[in-house]
Amino acid sequence: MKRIRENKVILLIVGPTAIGKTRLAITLAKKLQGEVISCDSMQAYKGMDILSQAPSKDEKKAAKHHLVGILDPKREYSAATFRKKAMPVIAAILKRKRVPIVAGGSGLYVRALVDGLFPTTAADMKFRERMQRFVSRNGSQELHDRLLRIDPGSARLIHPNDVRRIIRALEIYETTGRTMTELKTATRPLKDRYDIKIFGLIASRKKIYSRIDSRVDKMFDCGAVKEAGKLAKKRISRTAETVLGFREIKRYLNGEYDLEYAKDLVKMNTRRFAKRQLTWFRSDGRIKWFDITRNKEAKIVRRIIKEVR
RNA sequence: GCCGAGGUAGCUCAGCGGUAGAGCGCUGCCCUGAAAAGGCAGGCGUGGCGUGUUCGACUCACGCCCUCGGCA
Repeated sequence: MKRIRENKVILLIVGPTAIGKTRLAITLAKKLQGEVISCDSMQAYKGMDILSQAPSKDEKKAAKHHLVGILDPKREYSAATFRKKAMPVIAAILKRKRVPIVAGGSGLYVRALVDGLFPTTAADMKFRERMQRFVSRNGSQELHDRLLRIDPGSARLIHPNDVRRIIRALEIYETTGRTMTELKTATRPLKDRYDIKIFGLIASRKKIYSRIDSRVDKMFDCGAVKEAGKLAKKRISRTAETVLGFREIKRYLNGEYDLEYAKDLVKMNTRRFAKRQLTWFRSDGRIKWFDITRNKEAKIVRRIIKEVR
């Protein structure tokens, strides 16, 4: 059993933002003959390197990176798109007899990759807009009631105020003729094909927050304002515009508040993001955690390599 | 020093003679094609300090301390 999977190991590095996933992934890639696949909804975009904290030129030279800076900001990205792009990349890396190292903090993307997505259609913007209008006229409860009639299983899982998810569930039924509850049973996880090893980096909340604060300061020193200003002039996708820092800086450039305030807002929003990431990853029992303050990087690397071999 | 306003949850502030609320923050949680997004839940805090009035004071009175504005 173990022999068959010997060359089919996939390594994943997860954890909150600013914890050092990129760095660890690169070190592992060097030691294991691996290649890094970014599992990140924002690093995929071009022209957003500073805001998305994408790996630097040097880092990209140190190890081969995939799915970084590959998408025009005007295009939408999604967990499904990521999966579609990542699967062949993983297969190709394995074919080269190298180790795929998936690194990133987008929890849903990790799940989409590891546990799979049920087969369905892509987003239908017109339908979503129509539903949105319905909600502003009749309230979300009304729409939730509609879902309850169509797909009671999903309705029970989705809060009446969670408009996005109600709309998505209705959209799935509208475009496929089948309910989300039905489709979910057709999800095929990746672990059927590969040996998945997930490692998480963690630290005390205080430590994570102070790392975020200094990273945001650095971001601003490195030209985040200029980058955001450039993006603000173009029309960028709904996905890309949610990158942390973009909205806050745009409003600063708009004269709504000063630079210090903008910085504080970015810090606050990044801390909240990290908090949500922690909640997300915490519940995944498959993750093997390493506290970065209790373990030197070399030790973590050694332990991971031992796990993989 | 005088006059005025005020000191209530981390912050900004409501309110009331019967042992306190909101928004934001914060913490916890949920999450299947927008996910760096979206949603849900959680508020005992010496009510600046002291004395008094009262069955009972955060709420009234007096004194003190502190903050802000104006006058000197």
